Amino acid sequence: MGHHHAVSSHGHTHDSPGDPSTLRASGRRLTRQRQAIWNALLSEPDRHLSAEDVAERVRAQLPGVNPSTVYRTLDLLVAEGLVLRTDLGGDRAYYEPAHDHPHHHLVCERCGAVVHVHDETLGSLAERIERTTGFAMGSRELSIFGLCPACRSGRSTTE
Amino acid sequence: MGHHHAVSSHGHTHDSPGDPSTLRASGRRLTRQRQAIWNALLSEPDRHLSAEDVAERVRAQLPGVNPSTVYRTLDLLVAEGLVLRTDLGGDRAYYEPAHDHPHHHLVCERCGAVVHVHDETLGSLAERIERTTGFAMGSRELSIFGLCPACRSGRSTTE
DNA sequence: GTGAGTGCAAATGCTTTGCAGACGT
DNA sequence: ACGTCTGCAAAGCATTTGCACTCAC
Repeated sequence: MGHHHAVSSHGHTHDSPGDPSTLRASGRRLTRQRQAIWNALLSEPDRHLSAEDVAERVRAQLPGVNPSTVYRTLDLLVAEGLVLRTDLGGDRAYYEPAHDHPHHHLVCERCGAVVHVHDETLGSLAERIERTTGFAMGSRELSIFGLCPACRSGRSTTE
Repeated sequence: MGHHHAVSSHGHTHDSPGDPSTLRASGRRLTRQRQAIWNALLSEPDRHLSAEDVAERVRAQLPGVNPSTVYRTLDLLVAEGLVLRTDLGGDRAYYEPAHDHPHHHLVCERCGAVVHVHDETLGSLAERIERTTGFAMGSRELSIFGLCPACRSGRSTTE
């Protein structure tokens, strides 16, 4: 396991990816590195990239960028709301450009494929939870584990 | 944040905790350390304990137990199905004795409180997911983040 | 020119591992 | 006695941090 390549569930188009130049609006500087990191995140729109994945792609375009810079910038982009950090169950964090409509992640326990599901697929989950426990579900994405269609039917795409 | 003390949602009694002596059946040895670790897990039935939490409690009863042993034993107990490992969103794993009825975790993003919700609270989630994506939800527990009643109403229990 | 941002190297925190000795069976 | 487990110390790995230098503004 450990691939985390996304298989778009039903081809949803990207929703207003946002722009790193909004950084300047918040008084931050738009450096070469930050642009490259943003580009890296956009380069593979349907995949979730780990910090190292990002660093790899960034270095292809701008060699010598340090991992620390990638980590620091990802944190920054998350804080600015331009990037979403996701916990896909593994030991590292994954990042994707922020989107308009909230979604959740289906992670295949066998091949690592990640699929997005729209928030509405959860149905009345939030209400049920509030009713039974009083908890108010936050906006954080859910990671749900299971078997993707390919792995269910025998052979995985990536094994 | 970072407490992870459980607030039982509605006092459900523990369901057949299992017994570490089943270890012997699988050819493993029942050592002092393993018993102490098992006891530690049972000692606070409504809390999720980190490996370090376990180590702490174990040392109170049997000093000198090494963290490695705790990690190794927890892995073993998980492999044997006696213990459940849970990812509560933080950087460490949490453990609890395995139970009969599957449940999921509600984690308060503010105070760290953890509540169990029965599997049935999810409603038709598995079917919805299968219908829209073809994924078969596995048996793995869900971690859902939000705000607990106390934190919603202003002040947290533990802040 | 000035301070935010970067590179570098070292530190951190959880967890794993190699190995020699200890103990459950 | 045999081989599994344990303790210890060191290694791993993702991530963070301190500090001097650099570059976006």
